[in-house]
Amino acid sequence: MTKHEIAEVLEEIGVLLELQGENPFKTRAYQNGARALEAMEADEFSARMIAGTLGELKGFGEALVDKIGKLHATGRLEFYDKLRAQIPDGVIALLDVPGLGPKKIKALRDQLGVESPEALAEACRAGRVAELAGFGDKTQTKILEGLANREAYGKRHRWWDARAVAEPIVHALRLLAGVHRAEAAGSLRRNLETVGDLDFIVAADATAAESITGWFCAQPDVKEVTARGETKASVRFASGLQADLRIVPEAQFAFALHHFTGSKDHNVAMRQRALARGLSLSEWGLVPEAGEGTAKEKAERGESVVLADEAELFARLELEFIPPELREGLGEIEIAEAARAHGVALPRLVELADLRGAFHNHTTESDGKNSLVEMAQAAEGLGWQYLGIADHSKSSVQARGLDEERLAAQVATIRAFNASGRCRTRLLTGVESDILPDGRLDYSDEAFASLGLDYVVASVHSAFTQSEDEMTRRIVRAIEHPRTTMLGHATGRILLRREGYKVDLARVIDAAIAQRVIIELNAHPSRLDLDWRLWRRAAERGLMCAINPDAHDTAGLRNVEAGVRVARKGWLQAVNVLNTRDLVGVLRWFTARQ
DNA sequence: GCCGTTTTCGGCCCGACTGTTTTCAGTCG
Repeated sequence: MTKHEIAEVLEEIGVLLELQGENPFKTRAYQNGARALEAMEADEFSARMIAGTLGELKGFGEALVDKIGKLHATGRLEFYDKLRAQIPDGVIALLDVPGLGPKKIKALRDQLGVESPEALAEACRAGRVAELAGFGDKTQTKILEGLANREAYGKRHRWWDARAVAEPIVHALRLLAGVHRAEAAGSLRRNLETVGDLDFIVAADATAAESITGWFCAQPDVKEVTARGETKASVRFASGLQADLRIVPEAQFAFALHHFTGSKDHNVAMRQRALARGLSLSEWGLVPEAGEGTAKEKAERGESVVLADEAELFARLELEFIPPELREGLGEIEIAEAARAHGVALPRLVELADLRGAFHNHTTESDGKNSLVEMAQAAEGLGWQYLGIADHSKSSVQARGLDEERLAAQVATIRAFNASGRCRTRLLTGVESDILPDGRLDYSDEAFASLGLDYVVASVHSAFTQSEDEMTRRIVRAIEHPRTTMLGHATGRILLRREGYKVDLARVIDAAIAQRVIIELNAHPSRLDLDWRLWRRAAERGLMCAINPDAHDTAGLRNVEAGVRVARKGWLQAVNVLNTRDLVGVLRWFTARQ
């Protein structure tokens, strides 16, 4: 079994144990093990399995090492099989119902024999749930509503869509009377590609709290107010997106913002770091661990360290400032510690303003909605030095892909346009060539030679169902083609809708590095592919990135913002991204490849 | 199940909110 598959089994064991009412710390041990495996390099995992040194790592004790060893060697684990046999899928699905956790599910199973969402709905309608100890009429009603809305509730949302909802709210909150500061925290602030819900943190005068929550709950898009207290309110928008608002005193803002930005793993590590210094860190403040009362009480007595902002929080714990997008508990604290110790900042992550252009864009010639001239003018409006035009190739018939003749004509049009001096933005001649099922590109060597393109984006648009091995060989072959400049959307995934095709990305990345081929970070909000989780290590090994909007209209050029966000999450710096270079630097790279 | 200068047992991050109770358990983040 692969590392990834083993991690999935451990994760599932954690859930299953939880549903059996096991000690929550035991279930967490499995989940921690799963996360640690996911974060580990495949090479390191293999080496440790061979050398038998997995147990040296924190979080991998005797039991986990034994189980992982069995899964690795045989792909089977009796412990897991037995556990799995005891718990039907329907029971696992119950975890998605809001308000239901392991304890309540256990009660429903033990006392009513409920083992699926359908059975639960029936029990609710028969009024049997309300009769259980610890349940009541309201719980029963809420469960029924939750079951009805299960899909919308459980659904995540694209970062782009969540941001569109959150941004106006943050701006409006800042203008309300009594509000000093307001930010959106959570996975939105961490630039995660999908967002579960929104978290708004507001620093405000206590006297204004009620009117602020009132304003929040009265927003026109709010479909339901699910909780409303003095300092906290939760709402659900018509789209199914949920949002929490928390109001804190000014002095607490930095702590609350940090806490609700997360991630959970990052916070746990930060708290442990604080504890090692005799301090307790929470959303309330940074207070001495010793002494009477809870962290909240200590903070309210004025015992907390006073901080102006998050940067001071990190400094107090002897860390360099960690940008929100890096707070995933993936080693950022160790690096921030080392940086602090050596008096250097963390790497300066790529910024939107670093981009001088982009390469993967479409026009009306294939399936775009704006003409070449309109796209050029839009790029000029963004202040870009260059804009690459890469329309679809002839095999993408559904997208009106260009044959050799039409492509040659487009190249001529672009050259004439550049020569006309109509636009300060220089257009580059490219194509998004299909990678055919056997790995060939969509034009012959002779055709490429006569076209004289500046660059080629090679992408898979067909035969998604090939085996992993076939697909990997197909893409590697395309990467090895001397005309290929960059690989488009590496897995073809559509977030929240379609999994990517099966492909061994480690081999693809190796091939791209060896061939000096760029892998695109497709910035379309539904793609964000290659995934940020793979970029850090790949870039360290020398992989070059291009943040490409995959724009099909002028507005689509702005997708690069989403791309920059996840590039930052992948620890990418300007030097790792080709389209931060000026026109001369870009052309030099293209020439060297050919 | 993991961990250890608090070290082989007894902790493990911690507080708000809800609904159920009548002082608290469960869920959530």
